[in-house]
Amino acid sequence: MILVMKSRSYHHGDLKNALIEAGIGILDDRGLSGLSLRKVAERVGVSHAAPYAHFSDKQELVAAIATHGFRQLHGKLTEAIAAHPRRLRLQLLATVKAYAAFAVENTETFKLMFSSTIEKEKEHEELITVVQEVTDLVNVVVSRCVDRDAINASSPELIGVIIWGQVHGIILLWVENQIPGKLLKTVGLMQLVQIAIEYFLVKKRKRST
Amino acid sequence: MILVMKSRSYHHGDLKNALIEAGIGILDDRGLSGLSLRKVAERVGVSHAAPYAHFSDKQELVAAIATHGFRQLHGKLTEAIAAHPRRLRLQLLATVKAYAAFAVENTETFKLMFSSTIEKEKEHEELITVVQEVTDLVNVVVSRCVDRDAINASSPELIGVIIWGQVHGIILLWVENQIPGKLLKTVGLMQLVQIAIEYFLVKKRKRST
DNA sequence: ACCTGAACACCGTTCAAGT
DNA sequence: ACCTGAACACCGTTCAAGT
Repeated sequence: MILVMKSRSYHHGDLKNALIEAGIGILDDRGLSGLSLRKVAERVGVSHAAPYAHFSDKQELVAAIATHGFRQLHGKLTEAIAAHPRRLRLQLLATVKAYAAFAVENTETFKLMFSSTIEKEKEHEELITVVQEVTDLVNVVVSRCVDRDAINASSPELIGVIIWGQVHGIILLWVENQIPGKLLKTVGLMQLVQIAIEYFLVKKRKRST
Repeated sequence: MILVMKSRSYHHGDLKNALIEAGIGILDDRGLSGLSLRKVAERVGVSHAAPYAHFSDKQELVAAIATHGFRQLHGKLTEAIAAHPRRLRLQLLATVKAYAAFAVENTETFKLMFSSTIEKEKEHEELITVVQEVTDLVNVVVSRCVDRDAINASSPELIGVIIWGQVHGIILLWVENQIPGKLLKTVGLMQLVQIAIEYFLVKKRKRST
């Protein structure tokens, strides 16, 4: 009973999350430059000073949105990994494609997550944690490939950064519309990413069927 | 004589370029979030409305700064290419390293250049042109490698985007401090980029010395 | 042609005050 | 504890007016 009431306490109940949701909404509608604390507050139907009860700063709201995005991304990657527990190459491909799919479906949030809008100086502990978790996820998948000779590399951490960087870079170019349109008519982003990844994959030796 | 006087016409002479320079200065000092038209004007010693005589918009000043950056980058890449006219692998490596070096030396401008701060809607013709020139430069170098069997790829344009994307992504991760610090203590950004590129390079067949 | 000063709408942030 | 309204400093942008 207490739990049920909790979500309708004063004016809005869980204002904090409502603000995050509203922020994402504005982001999708108007882009990063259209995101202001005052508009977020208005969208939720609360005074422009109310957000300061939950976020000490605009930065903190932005960080919270980014955190939310990274958590979603983490979920998608985890799903992709779980879908191919035994086929490492497929698992890597699926992970990377999930990464790309997230960027396609949440373009504005994705941009925010990786734009330097978020000053790292202030702590934002949650954000740092979840970013680390995503990084770890990618590194585990890549490391496993290296261990089982699906990728040849001297250092798993090194190749992890390289592959992540590569995928990330291609997606960013896509997100920023910097990939020639003519090229995109023959290959989609997914294929582009797949082809890129395959440069790192060692051909599987044939076995008897 | 006329030409000499021209640069000291009314108050400041070439206010337009002075504003661009001042903008880059503020960018380096205070970052993108600290860049305001009013501060730029103040830094040049002119009223806050004066910039509107030369830029219709804040966007246009930002685009001009980006354009300036791309021109510099274009110059650096051209130098790198010219330095190794006959050794294709070295040429590619030098090009890519010049790209990375530019990002290291002009971090804030580099971020601006590739941040979506610049709305593509408005024309910014000069910017679009110079971006295309840089893209072409990279593609020429990569294409030449493909033609001479230094890279194996079905499509030069495709591999061009992939390599550009890769280098770009790794540099961006670096710029945003998202590469694990421990890794950076053993390899620098330049080595990272070099190792990454070498995955695409076909080993040169030995010839008789 | 190039620049100024006043004015307007919008923003982030603070703070005393209300329930 | 959670929210409001007034207030302040800072923005981008416009415009009539000055040289």
